Amino acid sequence: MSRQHATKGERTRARILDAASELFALSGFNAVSLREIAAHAGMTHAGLLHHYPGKEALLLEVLARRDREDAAHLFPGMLQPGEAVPPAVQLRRIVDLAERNSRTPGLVGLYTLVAAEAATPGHPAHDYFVARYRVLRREIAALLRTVFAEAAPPVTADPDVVAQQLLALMDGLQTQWALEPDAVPMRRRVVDFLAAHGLRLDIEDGPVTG
Amino acid sequence: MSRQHATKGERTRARILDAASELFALSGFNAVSLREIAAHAGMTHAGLLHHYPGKEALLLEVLARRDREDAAHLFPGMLQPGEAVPPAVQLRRIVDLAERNSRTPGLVGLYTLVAAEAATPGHPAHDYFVARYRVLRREIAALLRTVFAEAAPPVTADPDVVAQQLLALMDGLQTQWALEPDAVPMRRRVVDFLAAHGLRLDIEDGPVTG
DNA sequence: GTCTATATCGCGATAGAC
DNA sequence: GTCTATCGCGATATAGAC
Repeated sequence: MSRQHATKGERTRARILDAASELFALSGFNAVSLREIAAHAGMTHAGLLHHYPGKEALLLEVLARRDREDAAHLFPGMLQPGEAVPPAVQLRRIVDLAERNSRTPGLVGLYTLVAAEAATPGHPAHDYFVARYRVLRREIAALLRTVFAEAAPPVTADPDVVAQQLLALMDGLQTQWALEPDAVPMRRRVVDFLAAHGLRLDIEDGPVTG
Repeated sequence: MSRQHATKGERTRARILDAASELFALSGFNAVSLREIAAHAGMTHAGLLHHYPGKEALLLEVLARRDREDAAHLFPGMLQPGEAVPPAVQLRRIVDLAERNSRTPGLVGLYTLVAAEAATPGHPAHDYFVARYRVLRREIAALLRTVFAEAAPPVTADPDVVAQQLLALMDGLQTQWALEPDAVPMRRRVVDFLAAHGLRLDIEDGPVTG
């Protein structure tokens, strides 16, 4: 039952995941075939499907890995409890995330795309996205609760409500931005939204004030 | 150059569109094949593709038709200039639209799904969605401008900004709602958003007040 | 047992005959 | 305007190699 090092299968899966991640980011989901990915990983498409049950499941793994990296960046407290990051800094990191996603063109919109696809209960990514939004809502709500309380004057809005709205706003803005980048100043709109709730988040690197 | 009645081709296209609309709404986009739709319309899938260049273009037509019906419902002033609808009523209709969409399960999320897919410039639905969001932003902004001015006290927020945020919020909420309906009181969150901008929209059928 | 390849299926899409 | 034939695709099942 115990294993001392990565098995050959784990190394193969990592190789597949690297190839898929690279090709998806380069050309998008639909434009890349399993046969291309398999070739990049040195096998046939059927061999690839032995490790991952399907193309969408493979995309799911690519997104999950990126999600893990984002989470480590956004909520370092979850992974490194010893090091305290001011909530105001975390909030700005979340706002910055919208633009960070925009810098990887091939992967832009893949999240909202697959999230929309995953609406049907049978979809391979369904459970993952349900859990993802639950975690994000909870984490952002907890963060907002602290920021609201620390603001001067304190913000009276419900952190849970604002967290859900903030998530929806960022997703929806990304959809419009992907269609017509010039028409959607994403970061600006998110800052405007927080400002409407009495929270002033300075545009540059200044502190968050009430 | 003139035509007195619907051609055979137009009748065939209408038949195809009816079949596609019914099957997409019933089972979603991916679960339905062109061969099924063609069979329902009394032809082979190649025959269907003579009238519509591809499956996504067919979906696009289905969505566009629904869009036209929604527009006639939301902005009747555009089609019937003689009849004046109070902006407050139009605003509530927009808020109601989020729930109206939720009552056709098969078509839920298809808009946000295809909108996300249409991000790439080459996508058959790209131009359509760019135009769609432009129109919606402009119409909702014009509507908000009036409602803001009529509210007591008048709302000072920028109608263009709030219109873009409102659209994004409704799209994003629909994504979360499709994944976990119980976790997302869509209408409530939209009302909360407008309330944050000083606009009180009564939950029931009362008037909009400032 | 762990892994990969061959064979087959229905799919969306295209080309060309009628 | 509709068909038949054909292509590469994602997906599945099954057999075979290490």
